[in-house]
Amino acid sequence: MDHNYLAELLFPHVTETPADIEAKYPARQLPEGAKVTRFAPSPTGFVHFGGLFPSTVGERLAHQSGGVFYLRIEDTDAKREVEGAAEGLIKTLAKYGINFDEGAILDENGNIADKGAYGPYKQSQRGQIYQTYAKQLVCEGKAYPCFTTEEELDELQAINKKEEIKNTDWQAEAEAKKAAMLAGRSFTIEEVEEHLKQNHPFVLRILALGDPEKKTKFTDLVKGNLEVPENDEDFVLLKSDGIPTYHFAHAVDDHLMGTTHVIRGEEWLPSLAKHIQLFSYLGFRLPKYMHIAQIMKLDENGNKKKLSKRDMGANMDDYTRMGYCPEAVCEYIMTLLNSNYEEWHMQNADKPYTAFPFNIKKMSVSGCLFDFNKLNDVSKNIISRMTAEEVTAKVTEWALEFDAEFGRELAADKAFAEKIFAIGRGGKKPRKDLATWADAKDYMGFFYDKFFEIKDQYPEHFDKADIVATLRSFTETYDEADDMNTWFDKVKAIADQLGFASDMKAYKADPSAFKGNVADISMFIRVAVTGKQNAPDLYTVMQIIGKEKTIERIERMIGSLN
RNA sequence: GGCCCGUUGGUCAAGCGGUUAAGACACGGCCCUUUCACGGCUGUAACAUGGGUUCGAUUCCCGUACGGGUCACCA
Repeated sequence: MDHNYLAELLFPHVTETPADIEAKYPARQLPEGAKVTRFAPSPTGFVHFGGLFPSTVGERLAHQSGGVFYLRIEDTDAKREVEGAAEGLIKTLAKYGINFDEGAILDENGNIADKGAYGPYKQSQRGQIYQTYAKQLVCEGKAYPCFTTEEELDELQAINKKEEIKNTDWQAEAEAKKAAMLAGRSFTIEEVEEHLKQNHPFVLRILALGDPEKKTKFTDLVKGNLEVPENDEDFVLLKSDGIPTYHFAHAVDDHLMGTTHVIRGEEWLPSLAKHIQLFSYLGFRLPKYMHIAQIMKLDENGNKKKLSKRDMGANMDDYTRMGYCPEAVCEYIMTLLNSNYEEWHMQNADKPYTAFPFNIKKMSVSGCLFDFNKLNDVSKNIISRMTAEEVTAKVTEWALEFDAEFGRELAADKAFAEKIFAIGRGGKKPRKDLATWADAKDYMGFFYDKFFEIKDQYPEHFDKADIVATLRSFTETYDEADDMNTWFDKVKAIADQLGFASDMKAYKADPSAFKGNVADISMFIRVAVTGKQNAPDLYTVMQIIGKEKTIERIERMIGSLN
């Protein structure tokens, strides 16, 4: 078989050689140790948590080493492509601090444009390049056309690959399929010419002569030493539309674009054999690989499962909707990514996570469960360190989008909201009430009449008469000008009057001597003013709400109790 | 089913042949405290399993179990 002749038949329009292309993609001039990484999503939907995860690694590694982080759009599957997905991807990623130095970017009109000398960065625009290398492989007898159609192969293997594969028939079917796949290996030039003459579509397959019994040692930067069997699968390089598969595009692009570290999920591990073979066929130097562990969730049987698109917490837009700030998500990701992050963070509380020396060696090898408790904790800490102005602005912004009624109230009087959010904020031990912006309404909504409700939530064992008496006395003596101690002394006085202990020690010494204690008296008032048994410091709350409204609320409560 | 990867408390995880097996989150208790939140102290709780190797295995090797991934003209 004359491979050169075959190559001409298959790719008559390809006139360049790989060498011509290589000339256009010179080696990058970067300092020693600089890493070139990339995020290479296919534009099929929203950004997935499982996508943000590796892209964070890529971003950190590149920017920490003075390297380049670029975005390549892997739009090789027209069937699955979603309109506008790439644009959305870029915007969402930017929110989470994932910014690209190079690659597909958004121009001032919001369209995808190329930036950098190693483009085009959309694979759909790189057809000629792939075909040039494909032609080369055919010339070298390392790839061949296959005229067996997808439908024919599907028929041979009736069982859908998505379904569970258990029965033995599967093996027989798989073998039949393999034979059909390999049919093209033995085609003569005449047969190929005949198919071509009849305009039969073909895919280009790699000629894989590996022996899977033979394993080669491979070192993954995350997984460590692995055993990779040789590849014997004649996988597809170019689909019938001339567009490459992931495998081929990966080899060609990452080689030309000078990627030093390929970061991807561990679901790619089984394909590694293909890539090693392909890089070798192409004469490319293998990049370093990092196969990172997957984020899992617990299914209904208590088993771990890969976090899938449908799950809560998969879509990054979910976090926006739930009111998580991107910083919290980023930090949470860091805690999952690098086990020593938390330790570092405790000692460097004032520094952003980007200052953390990210270390590949500290990456987890096994998959981990998504933990909202942990995320909330991280988030509470971050929010507790923000200023009242910042919190007000962010809560308002969030609410305007997802809880318009609440948002309008907040926006109507910014200074008022800031006073509220300033409670317990700024000191060494700030309050940590908020994990999400959505928590704000529950925490401080009662400040607004719109979200405040007079509700008798008093524990039943208290005498209503005592409650009413407390509220009456309070309204009679309340003076907004009092300082906190004077204010509390008055509350204590009410306690004494009604037979409640004003001194907690006395109460603890002999609870039976009192109807209750000053904490209960405070609670009587608190429920009237805030509608809740638990609220931030009552004195401060009253100062913010103002005397008029405070008294009005208490009087309404008295009315409702009678 | 073949192949690949993994397995330390409920969760995330330190650990790299000899440790009272860290820490964080969650949970319980106590303290502080007029409630809540914060903070401090404290408690419950773990090396999947069977064989080796070794004076000694959570750490190294092999098997088993369990879990995950993958087996497309999807990435």
